[in-house]
Amino acid sequence: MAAPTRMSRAESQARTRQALLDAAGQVFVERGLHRSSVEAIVERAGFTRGAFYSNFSSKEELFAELLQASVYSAYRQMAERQLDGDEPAPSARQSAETLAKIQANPDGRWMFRLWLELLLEAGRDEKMRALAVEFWRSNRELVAEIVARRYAAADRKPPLKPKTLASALIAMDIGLAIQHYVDPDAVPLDVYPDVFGELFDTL
Amino acid sequence: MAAPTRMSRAESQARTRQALLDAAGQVFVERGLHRSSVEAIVERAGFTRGAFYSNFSSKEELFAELLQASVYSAYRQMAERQLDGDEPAPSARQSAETLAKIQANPDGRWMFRLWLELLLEAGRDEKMRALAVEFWRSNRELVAEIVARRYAAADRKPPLKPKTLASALIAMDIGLAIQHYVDPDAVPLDVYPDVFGELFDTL
DNA sequence: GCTTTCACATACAGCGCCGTATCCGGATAC
DNA sequence: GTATCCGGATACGGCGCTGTATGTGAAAGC
Repeated sequence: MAAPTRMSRAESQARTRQALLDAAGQVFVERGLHRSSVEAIVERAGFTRGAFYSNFSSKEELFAELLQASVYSAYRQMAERQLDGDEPAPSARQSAETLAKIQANPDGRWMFRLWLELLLEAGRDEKMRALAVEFWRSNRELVAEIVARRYAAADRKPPLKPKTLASALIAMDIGLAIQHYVDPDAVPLDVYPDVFGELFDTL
Repeated sequence: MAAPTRMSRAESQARTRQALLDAAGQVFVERGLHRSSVEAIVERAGFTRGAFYSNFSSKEELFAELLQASVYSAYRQMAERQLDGDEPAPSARQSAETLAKIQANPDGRWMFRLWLELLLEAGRDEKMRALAVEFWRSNRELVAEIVARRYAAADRKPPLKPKTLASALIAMDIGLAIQHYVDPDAVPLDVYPDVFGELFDTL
């Protein structure tokens, strides 16, 4: 065993919790949120249902935490890195290449699946909707800020409100990602730079 | 009873089938595909499980038929109406108003939900994926055709392949619809014409 | 070092749903 | 009019999962 056999209670529980979160991520991606039973999750993690119920109150709660901890934070980190960096804002075409890479990346793909699950859930469950709303709000603001800076740097006036442009940029990302998800051959990832470059760089 | 008490077997069965499809649509929208039990569907339709299993072999089969019969045909009809009409292709801004109207329409909204359910399922089930692929392929072709005609009419060369432009147009529709679905206040429907007009009409 | 605590395991009771096997009554065939 | 057919109802066995109640051994408190 690489792990020390002696652990404080807090450490031990933290490990269990994380193991459950990891296992849940895998199972959710494989089977989907609803087909995933608590049993399947704990089995994957090597525990029993007892461990689950002493760490989470329900599958939905775990799902929410998983999204907030893994998926959202990953997205945000990426976006903030771009915003905080002092380097000039990249062109739309360049940004599109980054977005395409996320979709190409296996991690990006499973996050995308979980994100879809959330989307569906958001239509019915208030907590999930709140989570989704919060995420998109901050995302839009971030992108709007980048857009605003770009226009300021070029000393030009944006043709639409930065927030609207942000919605459009995000929409294009989502829309292409979904089409690629369904039919990778018909909508390959290399349309990303072309579309973004042609549509947004001319503005 | 408005309905005649005498019906041929075929008629009677067709009614049952349709009643089950209608009921299923309602239940799917309310609870989601996976939370909807066969029992709930037949109960809503006023039948028992016996009726279900003598008309469909599984919930998934019914779902597929529901999508093909109701959702897809509705979308396609709309698109074809636009293509077949001899009137000149409308501007992107004008088309966007139509798209926004679909999202505003209650029928459009529940179709959108079912469409999301399919999307998720398409990631795991081959039959569902085939259904989704087929739908998007024909949709893209339709849009690409409209785009090509527009450019031909204006005697100009499209800046990207019509098929790529079609992907972009569809992507924008999907992306805005999803954002509006999650957070109608932050992304209202009236961004549709602005965004489409600004981005696509200039090309 | 003895007691207390608590994370996790085990045991239990039960629900909801599935899919099939069988039955029934009215439509069809002749 | 009688025999047949079959769409839908009823009955059955059973599985998978849930959530709680209880047990246990190892860390924490003193």
